Amino acid sequence: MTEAKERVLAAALRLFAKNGYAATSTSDIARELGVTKGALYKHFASKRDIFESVLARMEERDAEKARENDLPEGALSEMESAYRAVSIDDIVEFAREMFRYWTGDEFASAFRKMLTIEQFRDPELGALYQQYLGAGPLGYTADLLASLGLSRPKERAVAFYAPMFLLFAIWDSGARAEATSALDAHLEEAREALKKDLSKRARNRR
Amino acid sequence: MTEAKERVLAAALRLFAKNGYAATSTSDIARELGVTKGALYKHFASKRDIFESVLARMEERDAEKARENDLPEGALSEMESAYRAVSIDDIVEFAREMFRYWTGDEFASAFRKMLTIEQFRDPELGALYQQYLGAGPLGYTADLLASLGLSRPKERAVAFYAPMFLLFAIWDSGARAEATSALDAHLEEAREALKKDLSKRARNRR
DNA sequence: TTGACAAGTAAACGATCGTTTACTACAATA
DNA sequence: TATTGTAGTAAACGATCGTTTACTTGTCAA
Repeated sequence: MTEAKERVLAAALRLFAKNGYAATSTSDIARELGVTKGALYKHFASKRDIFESVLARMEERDAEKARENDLPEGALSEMESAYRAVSIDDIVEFAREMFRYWTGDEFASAFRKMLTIEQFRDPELGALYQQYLGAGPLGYTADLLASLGLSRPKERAVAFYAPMFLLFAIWDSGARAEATSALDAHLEEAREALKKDLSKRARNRR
Repeated sequence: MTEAKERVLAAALRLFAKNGYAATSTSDIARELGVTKGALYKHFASKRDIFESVLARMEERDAEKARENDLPEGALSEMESAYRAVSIDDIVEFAREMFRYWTGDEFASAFRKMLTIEQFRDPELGALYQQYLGAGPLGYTADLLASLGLSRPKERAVAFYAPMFLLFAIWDSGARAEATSALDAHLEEAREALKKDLSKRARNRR
């Protein structure tokens, strides 16, 4: 992927995330780049091709990130490596890093908004939205909690992940300080609650 | 509002909720109704007028619902009447009813999806999204919990409302049975936790 | 019975859409 | 130095967009 193509993808994604795919014209993308729309077709076959390249680029980034962290790839949905030993502190810090990624990383943040916008238009995009932001991380969290031996892992996963999901929306509204402090409060509460339940469960097993 | 206009709004909202405002053409709306697009202009001045009439219609419904329930209107955001006496059971049942409304009511469900899609395009729509589905219900919940005398009402409001917000997304993915049972589990857990904390707080005050 | 009005149609309007074409400038290579 | 390929432009294409116009039909009150 050349640097020029990458710049097109970034500009297109920025517009897709704000106005959606349909409401973003090829002229809009070209204007954002300071070129004419004809130039886009030197790098991409069509507008749809640009869109699909954005999806592919996100997959690449996801795979890179997973390789770095030695964590399951596939938007945290394939989770055979959930057998790795994890601690509650690991889970909490991983969650904090994930929130930072989906809000602070420019590409990831725009991608998240784009999927939010496009999820109902095409079942495939709906599945991607779930995989990256909905049922995906929820199920992954449940697997991690289950691997710790906690009871009712699904219910606990909802309690753990749902606030992050809500705070994405609060963050996007511009209330970033509130979202950040609410996230910190949530994660510390969750850390304590999970540790207490884990030690209680250990006692019961003696 | 004549019955014909109402039918236009319902058809338009259905399409707006799936494809978004920009990707929905006047021909699409007319086709859904079995008429030609020219007929729409007998009832509405423009496509934008249709969209704004949908917003106005939702406001009306919200006001009706608030009047019926003797509850605060304005998308549950104006909350001077939070001084009403409420019990934890009231809050839980109100939350269940609210979830049923935003998922089961056809108009409300489509409206919720439409706002989800359009929230980033226009700051005014972003504010509406927050008011109906984000910071609005979150703040209202915090006010209710605070009026009960619970400590850390904001943090508890996140723990109480966030699962509902997440389960909207799970519900929309088609996993309705999972969303429903997860909601029930969440509400019963929350009911017990809140009651326990409330009685503990009452004991401490003796 | 007639005439006004409401609700629809078909066709056309200019604007904009995604895409293609013909052409230009320039950098790297043989 | 000659040539080839890359990345751009300007203009045009047909399709579709939101909207307007001229016209038709049916209903109901004067």
